[in-house]
Amino acid sequence: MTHSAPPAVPRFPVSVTVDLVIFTVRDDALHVLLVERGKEPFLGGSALPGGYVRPDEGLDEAALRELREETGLDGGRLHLEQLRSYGDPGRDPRGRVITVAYLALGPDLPAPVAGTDAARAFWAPVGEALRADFGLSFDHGSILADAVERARSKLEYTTVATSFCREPFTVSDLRHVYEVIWGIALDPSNFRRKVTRTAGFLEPTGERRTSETGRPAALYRFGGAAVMSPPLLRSGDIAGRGAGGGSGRG
Amino acid sequence: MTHSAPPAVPRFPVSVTVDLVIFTVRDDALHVLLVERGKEPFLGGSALPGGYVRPDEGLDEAALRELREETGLDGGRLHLEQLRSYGDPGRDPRGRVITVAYLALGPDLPAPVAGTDAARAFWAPVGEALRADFGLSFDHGSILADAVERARSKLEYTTVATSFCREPFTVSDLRHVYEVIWGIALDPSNFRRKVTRTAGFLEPTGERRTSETGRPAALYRFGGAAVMSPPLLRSGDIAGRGAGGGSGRG
DNA sequence: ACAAAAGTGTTAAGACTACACCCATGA
DNA sequence: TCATGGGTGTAGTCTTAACACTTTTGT
Repeated sequence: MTHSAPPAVPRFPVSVTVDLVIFTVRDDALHVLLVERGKEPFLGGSALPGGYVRPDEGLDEAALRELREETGLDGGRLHLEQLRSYGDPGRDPRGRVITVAYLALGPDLPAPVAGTDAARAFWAPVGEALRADFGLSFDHGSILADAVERARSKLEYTTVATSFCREPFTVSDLRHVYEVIWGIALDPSNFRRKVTRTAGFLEPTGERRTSETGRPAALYRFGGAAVMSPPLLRSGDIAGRGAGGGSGRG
Repeated sequence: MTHSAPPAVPRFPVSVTVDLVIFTVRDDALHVLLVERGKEPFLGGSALPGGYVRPDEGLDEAALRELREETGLDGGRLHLEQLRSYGDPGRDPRGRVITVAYLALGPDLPAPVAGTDAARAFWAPVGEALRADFGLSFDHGSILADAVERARSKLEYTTVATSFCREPFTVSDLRHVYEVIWGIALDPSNFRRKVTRTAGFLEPTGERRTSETGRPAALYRFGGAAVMSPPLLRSGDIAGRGAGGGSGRG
């Protein structure tokens, strides 16, 4: 069987790109950075930012470069990880393109900078971007869906949620991230206990932040731990908040 | 911005390959399928099986084809998932090669069939293959290490361990998989309870299997569920059995 | 004083650990 | 009958869900 089958063509015209799914939490929704395409194909359509991998750079390196180009990121805390690769023939009308998708999580970032291929970069609510009629270019709808799923499950057993918070942050800031990404309300008391008792998740700064209303909240920094065990479960939501405390008393 | 910056070279000579990390549990160790390389570079060295992606096939498709070529796999239950991509310049002396690594899990497979590029395919204990002096070719040591980590953590929250068991199997067969891959002993009673009570993990066949010694064990099929929640924790090992505290009643 | 958010306390339900102990089979 | 692994029962501990309640601020 080593010589009879038609031998694979060892090299054919193929391009390698990296595409970035950059998430941030703005207001009360998860947002993804998109670019309006400045050239064909899909001219005028929306797509994930990305670009060609250069001959002399690694994949992570290319992703980091693109991230910098798109967001103007400076040294801020920011999570970047490889998501997976997509390479169906026909996913790009120009030819065979393999893309390595990366997932980036960051605090509400400054107004995005238009990248090389982009006429315009903008934040879109993920809920809208995923709708079929939004019409993301290429197979970017699938990539985005995979990224959302990855982000959701990573919140359960890791501490990456802190990547969405600019330091220092409060426990409520962090809870807000979970609530927005999971789309459920969490019990503030139990959430606090869980995250403050997970060693290395939060490091108190000793400072407090006073907001318009309510008691000032303690401020924290990320504590350096990567994982949470046991995980924080998504199932434990609290459906009807607003009923508030004091429904019955002794 | 579309014409001033030094434009990335949109296409340069790149090859795209898929590499497979095929795991099975044999005897009391996790094994990986390796091939002895039949040509340069690394002629005579050991490497993960893999091959070039063809112009007209998708990545998953290529992985499945390679898997079939290497193992002679027929319809058996078998898990295949993309692991991640590796593309550092210089990872292959022949030029720029991006490889998409896949993780495959299967029951103790038949004697492997030599693939196209392989002089010989063989099962190697993962513990040995990971040692630096084993000298896996290319960056296959890193890929293998990543695969082991992925497999270990997937056992925690999914039911993929069943992919290692030929059906029908016993609870002990399944526990053996966990013990070998995690490298710890698990309490048989508690393990049984956990897996039998996780809905959809195991489906009783009604049959039993009698072995040389001991009570016959009930036989099960995989039940179709993908995940386990809450997860089965690795921490819960049983280091020194027989220490005996006698707290339980008599 | 009141509203609102931060933060603490408490209880009951559920899951897990560490075992003791019983069951079914071959030798 | 004994050895061996299969399988059940259970007490104590740990974790969580639910929610009452106290604290601290701005208005």
